[in-house]
Amino acid sequence: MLYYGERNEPRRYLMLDLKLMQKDPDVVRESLAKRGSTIDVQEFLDLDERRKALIAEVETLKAERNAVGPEIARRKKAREDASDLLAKMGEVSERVKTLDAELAEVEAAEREWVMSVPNIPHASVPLGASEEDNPVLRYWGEKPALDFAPKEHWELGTALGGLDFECAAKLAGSRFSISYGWCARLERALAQLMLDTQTSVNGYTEVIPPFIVNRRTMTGTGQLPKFEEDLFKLEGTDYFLIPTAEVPLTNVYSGEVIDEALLPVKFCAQTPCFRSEAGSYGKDTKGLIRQHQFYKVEMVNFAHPEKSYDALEAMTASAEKILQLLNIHYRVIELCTGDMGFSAAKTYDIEVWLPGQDQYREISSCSNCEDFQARRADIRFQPADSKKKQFVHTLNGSGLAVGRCLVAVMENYQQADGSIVIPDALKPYMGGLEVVPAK
RNA sequence: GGAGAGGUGUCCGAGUACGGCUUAAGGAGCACGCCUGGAAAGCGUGUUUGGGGGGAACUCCAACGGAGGUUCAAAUCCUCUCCUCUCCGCCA
Repeated sequence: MLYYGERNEPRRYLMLDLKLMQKDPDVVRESLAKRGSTIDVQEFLDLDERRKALIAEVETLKAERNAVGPEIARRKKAREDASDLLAKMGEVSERVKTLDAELAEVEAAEREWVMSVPNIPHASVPLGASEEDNPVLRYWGEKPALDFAPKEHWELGTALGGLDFECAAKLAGSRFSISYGWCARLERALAQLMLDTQTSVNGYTEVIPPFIVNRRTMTGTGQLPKFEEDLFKLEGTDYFLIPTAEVPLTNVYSGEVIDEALLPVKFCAQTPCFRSEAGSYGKDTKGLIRQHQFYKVEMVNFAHPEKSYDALEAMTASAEKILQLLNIHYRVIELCTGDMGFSAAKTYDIEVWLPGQDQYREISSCSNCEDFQARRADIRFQPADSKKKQFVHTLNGSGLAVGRCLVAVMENYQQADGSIVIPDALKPYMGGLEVVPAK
């Protein structure tokens, strides 16, 4: 196992293939345009030209210095005068120092530029500017036929004594919740069902990772350096609370070479997720939909590059499986170029039907990041038939967001009298409770 | 939190008291070749990564946990820092 210093960058910090940038910057330009980004490619090309010029000069000087070194040593040993060489090399070293400093600046600027460029969308991703342009791929099940006006989950949860947002606000603030009794147990039951299904049925290995990680780890999956304001940072340290288990799970193999025979590696974990939700003021202020802290069962795959898109379909199916077991209506949409996340090359969202809110809400997001994160985090595999190590493809998906799934169960299984029926799939986990009785 | 030990290539492991002749001895592993009916053993050759230049053969620069400093020159000296291990303290 290798250990890196905090400020050490991965050897391959370029998540975009640098060669691609140099050879065919238009591909990157086009990709950025599709995403609606304003990043300027020319800026990078200028930096790279400057970098090469500096390298050429400084390396010539260093070669000279290295060549003269032994002669200085020889003369000193022979007690001959070396002052002319010392003076000359003093000047050379001074110049080297200046150039090295400048080179470091240029490289830092280049790195910053590269690290802020989002992944290139897969060719199949539909063009679009915003979520309005995301096509629906398929529907599963049907909306429940309710012969009464359905309530929203916070109303149900509060009325049945399961949720108390006022108390949570007292303890912490807005965007927090506290749950009791049947509601707390129901959330635990959902997480159990998800973990059991992903491990026993879908072949994932269960993991309990750290919920707090360092800067390097956050950078590996793309949360940093661009999105620091979305994270909770522990004051006085360089630690961050994870916004998703994707971060620790994907970075398990950072800096490592995976044996090809082990691929695909499939991890899942239930963790709390912490998000500052900066910039979402006024959105979803009520209920459990948008919280600073929530549980999520996350799936992460390390896949062979040739199989990553099959893996994406399989992962999405694994997430869908949970809602099928719960028998809750949902649809699957594909994110368009303008709506995709920073690290993703292709993303499917699963949107669950919420009768109380009378709309579909995102409950899972499954993405293939291709080698974008693998480059940043330096995750490679050793192909059996070649000496050259290759970057793996990484995928991540929610399987599912537990809090939002709790919302879905409450709203879809509510009865006219205000009670909530426990779905069959959850009964084994509920200690005999079949209905949350109305009060 | 206190005291100590340590971090070198795929792995093990020298080198650090006296800075240059060590990108790095030695061993293991691995690859190829010879040998063999075949294999083992043996012998020979090769075996890090990133970057610059070149059509190529090739060549130059950098890297001994990380960052910085001293010096003409640092694995080696100095400072800070990260990580691992041992003992003590505290603790679910």
